[in-house]
Amino acid sequence: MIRASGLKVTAPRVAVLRTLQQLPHSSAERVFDGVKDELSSTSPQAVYGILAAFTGAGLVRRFDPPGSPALFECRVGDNHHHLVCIRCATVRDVDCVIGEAPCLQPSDDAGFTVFAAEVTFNGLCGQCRTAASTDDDS
Amino acid sequence: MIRASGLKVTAPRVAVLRTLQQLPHSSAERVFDGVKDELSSTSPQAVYGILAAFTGAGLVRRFDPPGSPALFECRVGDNHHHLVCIRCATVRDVDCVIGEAPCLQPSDDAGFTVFAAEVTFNGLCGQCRTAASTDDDS
DNA sequence: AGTTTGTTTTGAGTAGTTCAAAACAAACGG
DNA sequence: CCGTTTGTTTTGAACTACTCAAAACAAACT
Repeated sequence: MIRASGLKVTAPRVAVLRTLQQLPHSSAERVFDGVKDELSSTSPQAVYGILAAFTGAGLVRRFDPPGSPALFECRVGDNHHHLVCIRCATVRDVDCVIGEAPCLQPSDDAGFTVFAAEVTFNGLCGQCRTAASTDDDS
Repeated sequence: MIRASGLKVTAPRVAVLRTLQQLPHSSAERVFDGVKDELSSTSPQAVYGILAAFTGAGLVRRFDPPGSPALFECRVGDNHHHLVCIRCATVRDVDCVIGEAPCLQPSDDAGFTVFAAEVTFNGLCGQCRTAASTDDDS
């Protein structure tokens, strides 16, 4: 599966992929923590390199929530979107809003060739909504 | 106009707003450069502070393109989207894809209260498309 | 003009990420 | 199975964009 993307199969790479399957929407640091458990000799920089290689090969998708470190996930190919809690930074996947590839075509592309659309919904998750309203009461 | 938002009117703030009107989609550093031209005593930190204050007051909108510094623009209120060139990082505004507030409601909100949707189209601008195909020929 | 309150300067510090060179290991050929 | 090549990982350092805190300062109200 890694090999199918034209990349060499190494222990750290397998570990990164497995960690990412277990914990989607993980930051580079969290992936590193997960990898360390099974391969203690791995360096953080290796994880950065591996994630960059995987992203370039289309094996993982990178997602940059504003104000937080970049997140990575294996779910790739479908153009799904993300729901981000502005309070606790939790991320949830959401399927396309309308049909297959919804926002993939802007109304006026201004001469651009559009490859992908990144849609991020900002909101409050259930937990944080109740927590926030409790704060307001005080 | 600044005063209407409950903020004190100061020279640096006026300069930031004017710079942002002249050069939309500017990074904090570029705003700082523009402000320096008329107010040389202004510090970069002041610009960061002012932009944060304006963003909080809803006077300017902040936009975080992946891999680039944050950009700021005055156009606010309408939920317009952005077209980003993945090669030269140029940004163009695009109006909503469908109707008024298009992607503002995800198909399944997973218990979130959604406030806003950030839509970013990744692509190649006209210039970079020709430049890229020329590179490929070599 | 004086006081208050919020703003800006000054200076330092941080997180997240990237770069470069050397050590190393997977994959292929013999 | 061993050597060579090529790509990967380690090690170490650096960098960008941004944030924090305290003191100096200026706008706004009286």
